[in-house]
Amino acid sequence: MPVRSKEDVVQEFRVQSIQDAAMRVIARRGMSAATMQEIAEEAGVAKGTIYLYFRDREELVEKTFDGAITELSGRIETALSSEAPFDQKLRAVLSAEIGFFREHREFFRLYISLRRPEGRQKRTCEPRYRARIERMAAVLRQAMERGEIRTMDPTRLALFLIEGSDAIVIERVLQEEPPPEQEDIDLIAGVILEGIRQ
Amino acid sequence: MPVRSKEDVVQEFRVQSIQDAAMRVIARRGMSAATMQEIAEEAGVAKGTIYLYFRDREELVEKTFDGAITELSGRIETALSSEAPFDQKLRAVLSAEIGFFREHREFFRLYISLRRPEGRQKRTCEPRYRARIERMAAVLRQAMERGEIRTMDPTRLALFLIEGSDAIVIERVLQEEPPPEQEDIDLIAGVILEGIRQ
Amino acid sequence: MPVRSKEDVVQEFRVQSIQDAAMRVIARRGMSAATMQEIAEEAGVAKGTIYLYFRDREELVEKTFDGAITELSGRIETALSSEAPFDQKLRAVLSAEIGFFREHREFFRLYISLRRPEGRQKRTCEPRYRARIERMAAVLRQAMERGEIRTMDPTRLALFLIEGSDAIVIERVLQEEPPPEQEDIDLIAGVILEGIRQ
Amino acid sequence: MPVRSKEDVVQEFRVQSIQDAAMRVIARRGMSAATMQEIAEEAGVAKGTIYLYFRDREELVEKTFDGAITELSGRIETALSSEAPFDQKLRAVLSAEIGFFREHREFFRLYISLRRPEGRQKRTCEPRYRARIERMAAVLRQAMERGEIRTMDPTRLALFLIEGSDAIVIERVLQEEPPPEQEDIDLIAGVILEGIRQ
DNA sequence: CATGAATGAGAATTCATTCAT
DNA sequence: AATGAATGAATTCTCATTCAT
Repeated sequence: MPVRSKEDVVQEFRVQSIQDAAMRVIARRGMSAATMQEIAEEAGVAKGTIYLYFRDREELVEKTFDGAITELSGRIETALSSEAPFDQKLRAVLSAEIGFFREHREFFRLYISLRRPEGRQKRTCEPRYRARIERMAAVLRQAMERGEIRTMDPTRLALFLIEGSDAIVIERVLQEEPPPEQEDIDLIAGVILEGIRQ
Repeated sequence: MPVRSKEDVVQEFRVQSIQDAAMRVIARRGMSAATMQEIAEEAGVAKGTIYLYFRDREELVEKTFDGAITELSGRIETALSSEAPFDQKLRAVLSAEIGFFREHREFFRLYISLRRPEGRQKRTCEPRYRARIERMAAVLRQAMERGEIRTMDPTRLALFLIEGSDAIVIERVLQEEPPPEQEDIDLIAGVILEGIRQ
Repeated sequence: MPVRSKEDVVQEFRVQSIQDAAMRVIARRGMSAATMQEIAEEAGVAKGTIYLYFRDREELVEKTFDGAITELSGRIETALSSEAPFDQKLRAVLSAEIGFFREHREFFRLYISLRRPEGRQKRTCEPRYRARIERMAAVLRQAMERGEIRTMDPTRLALFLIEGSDAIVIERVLQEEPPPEQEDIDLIAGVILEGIRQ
Repeated sequence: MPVRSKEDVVQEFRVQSIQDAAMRVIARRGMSAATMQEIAEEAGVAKGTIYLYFRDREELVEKTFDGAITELSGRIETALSSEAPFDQKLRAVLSAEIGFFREHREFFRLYISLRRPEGRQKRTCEPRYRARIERMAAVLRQAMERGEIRTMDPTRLALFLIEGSDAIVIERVLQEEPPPEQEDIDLIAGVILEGIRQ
């Protein structure tokens, strides 16, 4: 039975609400225009309070990103964990991604910002991005070995697939009324699996 | 016939060298860490001089981006202008893109930064990005009408195709020794045209 | 007979332990880098608790200083209270100072810091310092009147004597292995009483 | 012939006036309460301007101190350079010190502040202080070797002499109408050379 | 009484922009 | 036209002080 004192709960709540605020502000303003002041206001706390929970701006951004991408990774992992054939896995992953970004609309901008480091940020969040690519590459390699798909450079293919589908997922975030999720999933899966040639 | 005085030539030269400098500095430092001071030094002019040719930092960045993407668009347009079948056009476009980024390695970072506005930038450079998507969508639509490829949402497909292939092109920029261009072109064209199913 | 309730005792204990903590922290960090947080931790109480016993940081520092210098004054007073001739009194005072700083190594830094007010401190602790000078001046004046020493400005002489000997006392605090106390006492007393001329 | 462009002169003038301002503000407020804002105002420049000439606050303070103590050292060196007997040298040094602090009344506080590091300051200015002690110790050692003064620990004696006389010099700075300089010089020299015993 | 999380005024520093030369 | 020193608004971060629990 986990022992969580009231303090821990409050602590966790604060951390979470500050990270949520950071996510929204970064989404609004972009990475480098997101000021601690605005994040504090968004979180409904004073500037100084943030520094009780995060060493500095860098740590806040990093942890905010990390928290979100960890959740995304978790969902993708779940989608990949079955023993289903590749095409079903692909659809499951696409569905997980669309679902995640639907629930975390703000994240997409943070995600874009942090793929490559910018300005003040010293530590890049690229490793997490890289890991995502490599995870997909591993899945593709397995499918190749099983003869489910053609043999080609799996990392290149993973890059193409992830970025291509991310673009559509992000586009959905920006659209007022995106088409049904299944439609986009089918489009991507169809293109990848069968190509577009008539 | 337009008369270009010596002043115009000098003007144009200055504008170009400042933009080139901006591109290199942004590539080095990232969008928000690129300072006017460093851009001026890179261009070999004084900080104040930049303001004779550009209203402010924002305009400089925007025009720098515009100049580069105009060239990229031009190359893509050339690749698309033939009456060749779709698969040849696709390969030509991919080749144009790879060539462009090979020659303008610095641009990729500016390109990434500006797809969505960031930080101080108020005006987005998205329209140019959007236009690129729409141009590709138009090509795809035409191919669909001609029965060369299956019918589906051309904008979605364009997004997927451009972002997916951009990711590979950018990866090439980051690699010390990227594989032969033809290899990546074949991979992308193969996936898109035929799919990956065995 | 004054009645000291349990509350008074607790009160006094708290005040004393906070002051002791303040002294140690100031000694470690220096006057302006000594934070209330660190003093509280050193004292083993919460930050807020300090404010139950001291109006603000200023009062804490002042009273801390006052407590210590009161003890120093007491020892010096004891050394001066005899009817011994001046040279014996001088040696007794020097011995008292050296002993005090040996036992309160931390104090020297507070002492140095507060001779003249610094930073946030508005009220100077100079009066206590001044009083010490004047006390020595009175002793010197008496010795002059008794014909034990030459007649000269007693305050100037007191300044010279106290600061000169403080410097040596403080140097002792900083040294890993200071020479025997008697050696330094003899040096100072010898110089003052007989001069250094061969 | 020294080549000093107009720029160099302006540069030097700015540096000097900012250092002078820093000296005055530190004298007024104390080391750690002296803000860059107030120093800038005192110097009649904008906050940012200081950073054109000094990397950061620390460098400003350090250089300000260094400039002043270099001048003090220079005067003392001149006073010590003659081949005069020790008592004349002693008087010359005392005279140099009194003169220096008369002309740089503000400096005394900076001097006091920096003998031992405080708060933000990382690099101590103690070496310069130490050097001054050692210089005096060397003079005293020479006088001992020549048989002009009694043999004793020269560093201890230097400490006692310098701090004792500094105290009087600083007292003079604080006094509205200090006594004639010769009087204080005679007092110190008399005490040191002959002692105070009747 | 004691606590320590929260506050926010204030400090250092950066950098786009201006303007006298 | 070109310069670059000067500016000061804006930003991050610190820490004395308060106050609800």
